[in-house]
Amino acid sequence: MTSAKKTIAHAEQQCLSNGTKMTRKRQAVLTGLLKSKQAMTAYELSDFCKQELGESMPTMSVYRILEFLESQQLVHKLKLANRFVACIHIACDHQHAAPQFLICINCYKVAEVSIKESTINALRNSVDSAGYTLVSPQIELSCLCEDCAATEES
Amino acid sequence: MTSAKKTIAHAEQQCLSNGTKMTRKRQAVLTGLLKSKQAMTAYELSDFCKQELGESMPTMSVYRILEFLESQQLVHKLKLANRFVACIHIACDHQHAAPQFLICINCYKVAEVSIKESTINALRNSVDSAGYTLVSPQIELSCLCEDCAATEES
DNA sequence: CCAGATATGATACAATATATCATATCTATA
DNA sequence: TATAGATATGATATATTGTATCATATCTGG
Repeated sequence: MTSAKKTIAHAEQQCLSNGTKMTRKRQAVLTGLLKSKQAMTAYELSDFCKQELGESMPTMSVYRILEFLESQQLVHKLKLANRFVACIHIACDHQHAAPQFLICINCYKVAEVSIKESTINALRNSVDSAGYTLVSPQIELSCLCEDCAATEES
Repeated sequence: MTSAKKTIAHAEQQCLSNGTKMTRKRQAVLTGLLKSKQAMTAYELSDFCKQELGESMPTMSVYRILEFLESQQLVHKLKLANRFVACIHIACDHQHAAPQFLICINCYKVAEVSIKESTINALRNSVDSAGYTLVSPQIELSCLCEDCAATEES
């Protein structure tokens, strides 16, 4: 069983326990994200499903499916890049912490790390002082990955 | 002299000392942002310039002008909302700290606060540990402003 | 006053995303 | 098993945000 397949199996269980269904189309989209080294656009995922998996997959369906996968906490949308990534915690059992995404603005490779509790609290405090309410503690940072940083130098 | 006009005068000085020019069109776009209570899209700014200031202003020019204003640190682009805001520090003399933007995802009202040094360092550490390089320390958070939070409750 | 540089205008189009209505598939129950 | 309602997917149109490119206007220094 490949790593992607194992993760899909976990995702399926997760859906079951949420009372939702992991259909073949939804699997296809999630597979695309799991196999990709980079964050992907909905249009890229549509192409992947058609070309690599032989699934009919209009882009509109991809958007709907991504919305579903987000609701199941299987996928994250990165506003900084208008792209999507699979959650790295699908196959973990522990509770997700607030995620911090390091996004390479050159190749869209993404690292998902957990924000330290104290950092979240610091951000939350400044939000509260300004009279705002934090809707989502997700943080996205413009970065360069190791490879792209090395290339840029030269 | 209105507050906006004073800020424009500061901006003009800032450009002069950078060896660039604050043209009438650029003033028009910056005025739009300064007068707005919310973050604005390029298309909204184009409309504002035409309707409120009587300036011809194709949207493409707005994009170019916004790019210029960003390069002068007079304007920030918010990727979370695909919108633009005037920098709140134009009329200050002190150096800008890394900005944290609290963006109301309902009405696009924005609060710009300074990130504490220690928080930036915490984020920067996690970036370094992941082998990434931070390109911009700007943080944008999905929030609700006081008014919209009150409305949502009811 | 002229030439080059800078700024703006106009047009086309790419990329990302939403709205809506139609059709297919699943599921529970008679 | 037949069927109705719910859920999922397909198809089409269009909105929104942003880039590319070439033409024209304006400014500035010699």
